[in-house]
Amino acid sequence: MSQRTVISLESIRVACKNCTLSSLCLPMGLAQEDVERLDDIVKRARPLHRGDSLFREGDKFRSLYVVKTGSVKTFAPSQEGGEQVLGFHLPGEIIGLDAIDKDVHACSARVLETSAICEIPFARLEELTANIPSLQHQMYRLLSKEIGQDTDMLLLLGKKNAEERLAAFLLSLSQRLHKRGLSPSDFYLSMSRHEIGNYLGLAVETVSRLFTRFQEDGLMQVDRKHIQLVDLPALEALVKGVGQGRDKQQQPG
Amino acid sequence: MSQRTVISLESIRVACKNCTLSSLCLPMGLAQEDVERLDDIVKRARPLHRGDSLFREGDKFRSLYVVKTGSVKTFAPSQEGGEQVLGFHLPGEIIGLDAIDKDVHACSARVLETSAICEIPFARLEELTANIPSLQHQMYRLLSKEIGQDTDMLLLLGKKNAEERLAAFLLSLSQRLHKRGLSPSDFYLSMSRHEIGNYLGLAVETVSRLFTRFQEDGLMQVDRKHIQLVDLPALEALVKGVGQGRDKQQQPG
DNA sequence: CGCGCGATTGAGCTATTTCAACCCCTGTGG
DNA sequence: CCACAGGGGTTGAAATAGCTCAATCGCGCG
Repeated sequence: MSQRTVISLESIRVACKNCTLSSLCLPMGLAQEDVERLDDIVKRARPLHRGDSLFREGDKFRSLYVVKTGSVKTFAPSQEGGEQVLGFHLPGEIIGLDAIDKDVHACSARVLETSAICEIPFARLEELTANIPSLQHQMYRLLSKEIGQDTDMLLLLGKKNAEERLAAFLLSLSQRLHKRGLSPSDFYLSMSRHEIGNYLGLAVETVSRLFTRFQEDGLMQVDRKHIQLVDLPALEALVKGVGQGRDKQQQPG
Repeated sequence: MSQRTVISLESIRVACKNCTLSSLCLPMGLAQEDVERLDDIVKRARPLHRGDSLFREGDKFRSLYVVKTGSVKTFAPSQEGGEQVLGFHLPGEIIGLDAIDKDVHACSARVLETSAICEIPFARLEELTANIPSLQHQMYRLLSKEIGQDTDMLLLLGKKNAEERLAAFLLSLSQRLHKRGLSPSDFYLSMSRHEIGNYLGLAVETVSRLFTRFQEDGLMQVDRKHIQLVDLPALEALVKGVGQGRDKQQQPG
């Protein structure tokens, strides 16, 4: 038993090395030596289970987290017990960047399924980046990328209808899984319809109806949490706004 | 004439120094010497006019921009000539952080009224931050803050109704202007109703009707672009969701 | 002084929400 | 091994917030 545990931890450790690499050092530029320095500060992860918290709103900010396997949702309280789901985080993705500013977490992170998560103490990472210019650059890129993604989401919530939102959501999952070497067209949702709706600014019922409709239209197969995207191109067409968006505004000047 | 020009530029230069200071070095931590080094790389600004572009979508990323006076909107094309307004940027605010990742601007920035804008070549800033840990930290905070703001916006678009959105928008302007020493309750809008609606994910007509209603309800005075917020507390109550939001979801675990 | 665009206002229209009932897994305990 | 409870999911019907269309207004500018 303890033997098994050790092996298991080590395998996580190794995998963790990989995920740190791909998240933080995407386009290379790091010397082997630096990669190891970076890796040294990454804490090995225990497996976490559905419902476990990475951190809660109000917690002091100490670390960034990288999803190795599994998935995590982040959410912030809105009013009166309600919550806004801010994101779903898949393997290779990083969590906690929004807390650097105030040094306090403004949202909570909860594990959606059994997951392995790496922890990166931010203070140590910061020291490291001060000494490795290319790593500093990666950090800037990482933060900037997060802004870009939020921007995409703003566009989604501001301009797209229910159909387009769900299609965009499915495609986003598809692409992100694909990037990690998983099937882009056959996967299991780790989040509930309710959480999807919350994330997309839609009622649960709307999400449910759309799943049904998409299936009827031959775009996908749905069996509970099991999703198969049958017609990727059609979904893409949906998102691009073949059902055109509002606002044809053109600005002078 | 050339005499006047020199004076004018110099005054901008000085003001620019201030705005750089307050944006990048908010909670101090920079030695006087470092502040000067930072200031040395900031390019002095020519006054820009309504309709002028700071950059356009697709442009190579070179610099960040800080609004000294005036205002700027950023926007991205959505589909078919439509655009999504991503933000309005007031004095002291920084523009362009989202472009670091891809080294290309994903959105355009256009000046809404005669404005003075400082330019900070990012490459030079990056060098500087590598040598000044506290400045590096400020940069991280700056980027992180931007993420936090986007998150707030997601919450707004995902969970709030028209009334709450407009109230939140007005209060945001109010607070940001106040932070710069301007009146929090009496100001001029530099953007059109159309742009406000676009930004908030509402139709122009809805914005217009809400302005009228808010005025009828004694929350504010509206005269074209001239806004006077009469009852700040009431507006705050509106945003907080006295008109409660949807979604009472509580998660197990 | 007239043109034109931004803003306002009115009146239906519709996408989406809300409310409500029901179904179907899943897991639990007898 | 089966009955039952409970939560998530689906489906239908009614309600509605906000959009669209359309007309009018009025300021600002040439």
